[in-house]
Amino acid sequence: MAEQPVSKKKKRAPKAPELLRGFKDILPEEAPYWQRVRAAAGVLLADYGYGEIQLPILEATSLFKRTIGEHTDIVSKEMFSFLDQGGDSVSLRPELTASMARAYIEHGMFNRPQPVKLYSLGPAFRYERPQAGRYRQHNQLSMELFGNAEPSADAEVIFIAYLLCKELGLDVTIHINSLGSNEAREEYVRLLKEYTKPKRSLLCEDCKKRLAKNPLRLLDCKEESCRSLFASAPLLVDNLDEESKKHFVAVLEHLDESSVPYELDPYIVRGLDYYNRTAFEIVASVAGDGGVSDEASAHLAIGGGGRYDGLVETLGGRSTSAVGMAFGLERVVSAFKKSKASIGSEKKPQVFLAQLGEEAAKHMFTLFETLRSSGLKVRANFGKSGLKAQLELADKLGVVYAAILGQKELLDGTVIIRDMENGIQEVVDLAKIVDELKKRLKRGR
RNA sequence: GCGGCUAUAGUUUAAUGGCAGAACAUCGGGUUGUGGUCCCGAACGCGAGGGUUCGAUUCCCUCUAGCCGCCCCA
Repeated sequence: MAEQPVSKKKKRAPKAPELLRGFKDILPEEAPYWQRVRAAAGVLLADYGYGEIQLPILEATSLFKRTIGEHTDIVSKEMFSFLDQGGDSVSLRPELTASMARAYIEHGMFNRPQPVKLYSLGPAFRYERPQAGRYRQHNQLSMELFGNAEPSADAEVIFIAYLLCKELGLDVTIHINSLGSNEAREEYVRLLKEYTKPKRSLLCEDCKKRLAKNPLRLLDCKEESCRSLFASAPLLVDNLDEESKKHFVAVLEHLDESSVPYELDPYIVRGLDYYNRTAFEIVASVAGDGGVSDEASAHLAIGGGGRYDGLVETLGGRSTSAVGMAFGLERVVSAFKKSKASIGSEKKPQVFLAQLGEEAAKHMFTLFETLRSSGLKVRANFGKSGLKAQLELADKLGVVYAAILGQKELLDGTVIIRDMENGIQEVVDLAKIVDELKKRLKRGR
């Protein structure tokens, strides 16, 4: 074997592994915000009768092709798909609703009392270019209501989503539209194409593509020239079938009654094929710095959803009406962080346990557990030996009291309680440490 | 997939075609068992590759990544 020449410089370390593009770690500093959001969602959804369902991250690719639509961007170019060792095409889920419907059918949930209300929380994957509020792995909170065709079901989902936002201190508006029945929508697309074709040469490049691929998106173009072109175009809402129109009006009436702030937005078109009738987005107005350029961030949708009456049948289940929505949790958490509700969410530890000498150190685990199980928020560093270093740490943690157990105290069966604010120390009976600490903490409050 | 901007320590950053400096954070010390201030010390950095050059962290190119916009979406 050839000797590697020993360079006088230290040999270059192999490059440290890095996060995959568009992926991210959530560090302990950020985790509490996630915990708050998850906890709030869990309580609220349980209160409204939604049961949690935990779904796999990997599914058959065909599940998404059949539901979301083979020709949608999500399926055709954004899925993490691969062949497994058995040669089957599998995909990391790009969203949760398809799996929900799959589970509903697979576990015979149509035999349960309807509606069946489910929620699920977990990662979804899309191979996209990362951007603000967009990751290749993002977490969704998805809630679905199966087996109820009534407008009240649409409104219920929206209402609960709104409640969660409110609880998290988010300032949101529901942007809502109706896509009508599939037939009415097809008819409308024909109408829109007819309207657009004579003006084709005036369209921007993107719109030319949209005309062929996804005409509903034409109306959503940001180009000024296209906007004015479509200002007088026919709108989907004006071309709804009678049933859908009635349904839509009823949904809005429900929202009015429950004081959910909404805006009619005829331009909402969902990128997933399975939607019909109600489609909505939850838009958070992020409290910016008051600048004029906030508009982009102010319009970031933190969630979206709608009705998908055909989905279950598409997958081979019996005809089941359904409605649901999903939050993008990264976006929710980011908005939550800036909201007033998140302030003061972290609780500081109350007591630091310091030890001196080997004998005392051996008592630390038990003593720590005694304090912890009595409900005190305790911190300690079991490994540090110097009292100075330990108190320094206590100070950084911002505890109210330090409890110091040294060789001498151990022999006497006592412990020192030090008020970290003024440095006053008292020697108390070790057996009464919990009561003594609680007494002082109460007094301080 | 397309476009704009950016890349120096864990973080925020400075300077420079000739040994990269600071602040905060981290770790250790300022004799025996007492924190916040102060003092001393240590470890840690030019995203990767190529080119120009006697010499590149600096100039050029490519790549990669990040931010932002488009597309699309949560």
